[in-house]
Amino acid sequence: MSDRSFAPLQSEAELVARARAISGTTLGELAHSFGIEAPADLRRAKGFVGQLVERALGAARSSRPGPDFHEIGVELKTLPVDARGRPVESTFVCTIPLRDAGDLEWEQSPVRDKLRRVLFVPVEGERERPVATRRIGAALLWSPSPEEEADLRFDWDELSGRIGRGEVESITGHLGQWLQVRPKAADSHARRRAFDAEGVSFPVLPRGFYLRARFPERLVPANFAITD
DNA sequence: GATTGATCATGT
DNA sequence: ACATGATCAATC
Repeated sequence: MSDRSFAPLQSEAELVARARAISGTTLGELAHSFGIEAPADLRRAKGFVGQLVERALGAARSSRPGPDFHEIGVELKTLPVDARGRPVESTFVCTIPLRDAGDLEWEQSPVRDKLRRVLFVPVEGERERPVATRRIGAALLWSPSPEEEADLRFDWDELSGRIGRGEVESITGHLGQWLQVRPKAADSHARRRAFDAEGVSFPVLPRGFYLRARFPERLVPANFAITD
């Protein structure tokens, strides 16, 4: 199997079929199908799982802007889960447009755009489990329900409002019930420009929006349990 | 044990 | 330099 074996996607059904085809397999088996080895741990390969599943499903190359499956407008998210199918980590959504987040309504927000249509692929993610033996579970192709969207919107309004008022540095990971703001940078010394309350630009640590682990957990209870 | 803040690799 | 893919590890 190679990433060149995939024709352009013409439907969501095709994507779901591809996801079904790899459910139940281990990351080691998947890696081997590409002639590579799974790393012993992810300390120096944090993107390994996501990039491997991208290849296995025929997604566009990583690091390109836009949805992973641009032909059909679907974003791919691998979801590390424990033995009961509960997410063990938050999910990165997007970097924060620090200069204009405060001017954007929810309808125009990058959070809403990223989460319009998502394929969640659960993967065993407990640290003590060797990467190569971790199994892939049953994927969920999801769009936010009106209630889910309202919840996300509430957090967006609060968090983007603070950014718009020049208070980005007052935001901690404690804020937001479903969405949160956390650093997204090479290290704690990285800086990007933001605007303060008077509209004067100043340097701050880059941050991103993340879905708290409890958000995907609420999407179809027990959906992400890996039982194969 | 759960959560927040810090960090790592790769490609454009 | 910045966006992609996230998980690690210190702290609560």
